[in-house]
Amino acid sequence: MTKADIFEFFRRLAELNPAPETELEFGNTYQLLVAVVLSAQATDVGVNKATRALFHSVKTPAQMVALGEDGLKQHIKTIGLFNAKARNVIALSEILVAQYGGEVPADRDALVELPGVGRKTANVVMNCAFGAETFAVDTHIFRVGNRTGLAKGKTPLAVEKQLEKKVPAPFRVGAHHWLILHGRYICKARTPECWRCPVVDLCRFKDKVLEKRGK
DNA sequence: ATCCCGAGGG
DNA sequence: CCCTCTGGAT
Repeated sequence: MTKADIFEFFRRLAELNPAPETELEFGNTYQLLVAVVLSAQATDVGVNKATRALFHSVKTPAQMVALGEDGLKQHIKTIGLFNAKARNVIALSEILVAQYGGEVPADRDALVELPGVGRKTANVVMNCAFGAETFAVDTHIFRVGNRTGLAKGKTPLAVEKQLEKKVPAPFRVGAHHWLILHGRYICKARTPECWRCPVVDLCRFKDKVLEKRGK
């Protein structure tokens, strides 16, 4: 995509959704962090279903530690990978209590040190909680970036670096959400709905995708 | 490279 | 059935 196409790409997505937010439900930054950890390889809908009751009683890392690993498992049993996630959430909560006064650090390097938190999760928290210009390259953004030609790369990190270079300044904070929503609802993995895509004319894989659907 | 692991959709 | 869903740790 040309520089002008990229600007137009985000201009349109921004116009359709002026104030994009994560679809994960949370009441504070700590709950956001937990929700994002739970969302790995899971849908937001599924995570929200589990956290609704959990976050009613657990609002701080100290309360999570008090709940305990087995107690947490009862809440998140319906989410994939729940054993590893329960262990990580308890462990990271213990660290927040012991080392950060129960607060979530506004620092990516510190976040990545927490168990269960990788670069992608840290980037989501930095963006959603602290308004940082970070790009959390998940399955959606990786696919949309490569498919459209906006940000091509063989690894999520490579795509992230491309986005940092190519996303125009006015869209850097919102780009993460716009790309996620676009990937989730229109540029879907299996059946991209190009016929109702607002940026189809800017996409280099349009013909390929439409042809594939015809088969 | 492989394992963790459940719900919903096509 | 098989694929996908805002991955991370080993």
